[in-house]
This record gives sequence, structure tokens and C-alpha cells, in this order.
Amino acid sequence: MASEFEARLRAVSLRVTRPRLAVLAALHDHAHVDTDTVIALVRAELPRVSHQAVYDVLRALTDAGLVRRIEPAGTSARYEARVGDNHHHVVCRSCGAIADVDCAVGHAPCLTASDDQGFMIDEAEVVYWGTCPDCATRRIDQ
Amino acid sequence: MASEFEARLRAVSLRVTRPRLAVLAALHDHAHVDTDTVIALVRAELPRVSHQAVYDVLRALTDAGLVRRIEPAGTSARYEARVGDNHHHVVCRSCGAIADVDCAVGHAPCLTASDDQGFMIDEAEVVYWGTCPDCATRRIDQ
DNA sequence: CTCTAATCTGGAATAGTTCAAGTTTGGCAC
DNA sequence: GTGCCAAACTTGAACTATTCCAGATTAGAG
Repeated sequence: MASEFEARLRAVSLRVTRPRLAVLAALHDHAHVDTDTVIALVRAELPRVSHQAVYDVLRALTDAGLVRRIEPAGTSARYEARVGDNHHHVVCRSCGAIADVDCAVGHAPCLTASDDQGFMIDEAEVVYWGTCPDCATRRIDQ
Repeated sequence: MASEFEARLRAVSLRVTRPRLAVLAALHDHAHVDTDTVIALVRAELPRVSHQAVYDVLRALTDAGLVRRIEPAGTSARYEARVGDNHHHVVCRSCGAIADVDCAVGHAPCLTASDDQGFMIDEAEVVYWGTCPDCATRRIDQ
């Protein structure tokens, strides 16, 4: 598994360092985690890693396309290891929980704007807003 | 025009105050403005309005559905007066410019998730990412 | 093994937003 | 019109997520 991550780093010509491997492992095990959580997960293995290093690593990995950064309105940045398939997300309005949703229509970019205003569009990002199962039942209970 | 805004405030049982009228006027004249810009526009008419008041007003108006808050990843919050038609936005990756795009398919919610993961979805938000005409030509020029 | 650019550490700074306590004011009852 | 009071506003400080900076460390090419 570690060698798998190592190969991915080399494939995009990034140096193989412990913090980077730890971040990749953390994102592989946990979907949609925020930066603080990544820091905590990384420090479980490498206690001395600085928060700045994690920010740097996440940026490097995002730029290289190894991880994807998502940032629904009103939340801090979250990261996921699932990339390249243009899937979307459902976000719970009350607790912020995030779940994956496969592309609604065909492949990326799965949507075409009716009038692009002269913009050169390269991605259509979809966020579904709603209430997650937990919050829905909790609301009924009260 | 002022009485138009006054009527809208009363319609959602919000008190009619100068700061609120000024914010509505500012959003009516300028699309997709951030909070700082709203503050500047409001202060052009009412120099003594606090930034906190503007934040409060924007929240009250958003909660009441009179304005819409948008917050593309990596930017601060922006507000627009166009509400109720479920239109979407194109955002320029290099300069952050935002333009309106009519709903791609039908009416709100114009998209249905292929698998909703048990969530009760009430809105599908679409953000198109790309390059605006200005930035496109600027890049060619260089 | 050596060298050096890339990366990481520690600490301080910034932007955007929210919190808290006290003052003012819009809208209703009289 | 006058008085009342909850809603709205002012002032000023606090907070969170993120970035900047300067110096120490280290991966990996030669």
C-alpha cells in the first residue's frame, strides 16, 4: 500500500516524503476530511509534522491531481482521494455530512451550460443540498 | 424603487431600516458583490453603518430569501438579488469573475442525483469553472 | 558521498466572519 | 401623538482557517 502511494507520487514527479505518504494514507482511509482531521490523522503516525507541512502537502497533491479539494459553501476545505471520475457530492444542511453521488448525466463535463457567456468552461461542479438520514430522523424524533 | 424594497421587507415581516434598504439597493445595482463591496456601497449613502450591521443585514435577507448567498470554492461570500429562479454561475479560475447561467435542464431542482444516499435533497447547485473572455485574451496576448 | 533545490519546522500575520455588551429605533398599543 | 420593547444597530474584541516568512532539514540526482 505504501509502495502504491510512492508510485503515485513518483508518477507526478513529486518527492516521496513521510508526510506525503501519511497524508495519502489518511485520505485513502477517510473520505471528505477537513485539514484539521488530516493533521490529526497524520500526527497519529508522525507526531512531529507541522500543520504547515500538511497544508503544503495537500496543495502539492491537489495541484498534481492526486487528491481533490472540495469546499461547499460555509465549510472549510475538505479533501478526498477519489479523483478523475467527476463524481459529485450531497451535503447535509444541518450537520455538514458529505456523501458521494455519481455523475448525474454521462461523463465529465457532464453538463453543458445553456449560454456560456463567452467563458471557456472546463468543469461543471454539482453540489446537492439537503438533509442526511441521521438529521432527518433526529428532526422527526423531537 | 425605495418603496419597492420596503414592500419586500414587509412581505417577509422584517423591519424596514435604512441599512437594509441600502443593502437591497446595492445588491440590486451590482451582481455578485462580496461583503466588503456591499459595505462600501452602503457607506456611500450611509457613512456611519458598521460592518457588523451589514453582515447582520445580509444574513437576515438571506434567511428571508430576499437575497442569495454564493460562495464558490476559494472565494469569500458573495451576494445577489436575483432569487427564486434557480439559475447557476460560471466562475473564472484566474480572476474570479462570476456570470449568471440559466438553468441547464428544466426548472428547480433541475437535476436529480442518480443515487441520493438517503439524503432528502432540496437543491442542486451547479458551478461551472472556466476562463472568462478577458483572461482568455490576456493569456493569448502574452 | 556530496550537493542543492525542494520540503519541512516554528512562529507570526492576515482576511473574513462571528461574538458580546450596551445603545438606538421601528412598529405596535394606547 | 406618546410610550414601550423586542429587534436592530454600534463598538470593539475574538476567533478560525489559511497563508507568509526565515531558517533548518532532507530526498534524490550525479
